[in-house]
Amino acid sequence: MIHSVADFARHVGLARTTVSRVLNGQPGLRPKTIARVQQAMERTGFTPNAYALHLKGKRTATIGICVETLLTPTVVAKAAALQRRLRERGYGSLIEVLEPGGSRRVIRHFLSLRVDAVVFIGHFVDGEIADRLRELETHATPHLVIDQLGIPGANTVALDRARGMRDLVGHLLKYGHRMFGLLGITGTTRSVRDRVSGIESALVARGLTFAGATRSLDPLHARANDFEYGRVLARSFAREKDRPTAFVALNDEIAIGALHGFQELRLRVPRDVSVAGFNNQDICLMPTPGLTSVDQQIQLTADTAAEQLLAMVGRPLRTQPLVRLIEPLLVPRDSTGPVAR
Amino acid sequence: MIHSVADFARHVGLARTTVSRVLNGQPGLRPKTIARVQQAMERTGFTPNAYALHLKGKRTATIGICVETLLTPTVVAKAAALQRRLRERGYGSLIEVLEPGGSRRVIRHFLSLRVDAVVFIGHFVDGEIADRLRELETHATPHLVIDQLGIPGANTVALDRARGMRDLVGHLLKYGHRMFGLLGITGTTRSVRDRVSGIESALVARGLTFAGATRSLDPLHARANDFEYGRVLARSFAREKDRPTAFVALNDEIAIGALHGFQELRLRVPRDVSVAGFNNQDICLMPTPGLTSVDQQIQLTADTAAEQLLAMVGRPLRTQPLVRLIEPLLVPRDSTGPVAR
DNA sequence: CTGAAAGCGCTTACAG
DNA sequence: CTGAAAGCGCTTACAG
Repeated sequence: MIHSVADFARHVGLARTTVSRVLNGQPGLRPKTIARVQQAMERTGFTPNAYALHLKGKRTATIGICVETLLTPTVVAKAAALQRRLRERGYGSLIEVLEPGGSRRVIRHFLSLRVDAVVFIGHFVDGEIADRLRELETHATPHLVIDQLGIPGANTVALDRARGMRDLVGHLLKYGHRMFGLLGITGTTRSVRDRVSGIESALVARGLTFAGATRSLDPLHARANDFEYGRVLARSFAREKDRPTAFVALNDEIAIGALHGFQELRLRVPRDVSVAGFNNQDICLMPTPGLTSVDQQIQLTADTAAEQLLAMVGRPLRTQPLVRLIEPLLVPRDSTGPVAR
Repeated sequence: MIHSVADFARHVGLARTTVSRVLNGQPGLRPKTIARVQQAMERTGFTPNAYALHLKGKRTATIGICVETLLTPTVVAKAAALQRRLRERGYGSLIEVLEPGGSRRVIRHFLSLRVDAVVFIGHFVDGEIADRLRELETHATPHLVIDQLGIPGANTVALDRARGMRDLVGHLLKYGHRMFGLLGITGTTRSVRDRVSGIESALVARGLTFAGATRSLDPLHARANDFEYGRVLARSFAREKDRPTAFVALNDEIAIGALHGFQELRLRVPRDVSVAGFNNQDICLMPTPGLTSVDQQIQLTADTAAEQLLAMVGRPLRTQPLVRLIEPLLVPRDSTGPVAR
């Protein structure tokens, strides 16, 4: 078996130096020699040892990608789109799941592999990422956070969720809705606060107030941000006397659960209630009627991320953190409509 | 900045050799010295260069994982479960998407990184993997294929889809169904043939024949294995005079689309028609009623794969390919029920 | 515990 | 085009 350039050179019948020069595209070689080496590479499948290459000072051309989880389709979609873009630009990428408490080990692994940069995709436990960013800084390794706004000192590319919510509530206001039920939009995370501020700005622009025009229920025991939680919320809201006419959810799953929940109680969507999700995943097409949602613009996010990332590689670290907001896109479908008279 | 063991040793005030011995857990060192080095590692975050380590002959302890796509949740779930198990066993893993025609480049990348083994997860284009397996063999690198049965010479861990279909159709036969509509189960791929043979064996055990007891429609123009395709199939079947009473689908998406399609035409599920999916994804809980499906046993698959994989690493290549079938689990829900009289 | 030395697989001048 | 040499960052005997 051919293990090294030396083995390979012997096999081709050339000097190690010559083979190496062909491999690295150096000038001053006869076309015939180049062809001979390339054909032998095809035949034997020889690949130079990446470890030795890098030891000699070659860039690893590798980016480490940390994802919060592989169970959330939007996170995975961003990782996939980013990996593809990076590959087009000649960079390999390694995807690892960052479990809470496990970030240190993953970052160490990436650092030992001398990655050119590290990307974080998702919403991570408070504080965990901030420590890792400091570690990366010590090693002069650039980073980029995708999705999570508000980490101090972090270079960030994230969806403008406030804007998304403002557009969505604006759309419902145009249909005449004046009372909004919030589904799963509770808590104090940055992501929720951004949505709330977006809802508020749309309401205020119409002379309404957040406190006056929204209702929120939180049956904590069932909380899970999934279909079932949406269903439970719909049942709870259906019992209220001043039931809102429009509902906006934290995500598409909750919205679809709520939509089914309302339908099971014989409420018609959108005639009796309008329901909207967030993220615009494939599942939005599943219910009848299709779910109005807010698209995350995943491809644009990945493109922006790749561009910013490659601009950082091999340069001195940024002194000012970069923050780029991605504009979401409202996608109206038939789950939202005019208020019934 | 500390770049090498030499830098680091200077920083700690010890000889390079001594530090290296601490790093590699060699005996004959004073506890005090060990503590000194470990504390300095904590403080500085120093990690030895993985490339140099490996050049000195250390295992890379790295497994390359090729996935067919990151858009199919079951594929991603298997990759995630496998990555986790491998990490528990001390192995890192690199996930790359194998686009059609791009497999050679990915395998080369993995080989240049001297991975200990390569895993393929999903259903790949015919022939593409077979070539890569030969390449891996040349490099004495073990492999494992997850999901796709029937690749010559491949070590395989895959769901017993025939068994899953047999169990599912058996369940419907017990409810009294005698005519079955197939949704998206067409074509000649191994995976489809396995399902068909499973359906057939359940039917034959009851004295029925496949040709006599199944109906298949294939509105090719709409074919996509998604919700919408399921909906289209349901509409087509609803127009037939001898409409089957039970429907089994290629996957959960098609089944849910069909379920909604039937409901939109005022057919009641399961009173008028029973509908079943395959894979038992989260979305099975989304429709009303919940979708009967067949669980892929993803954790068991990942565990089995990890075990087989680690048994191959660092040994001579197997001469006989290994094939392990995973038993699926029928998950009955309310989308299937007795035949209406 | 130290320090000099060899070697892992590669690349890159350099003299021939 | 060849061949000997140095060096990337590490580990591992070895003599002190």
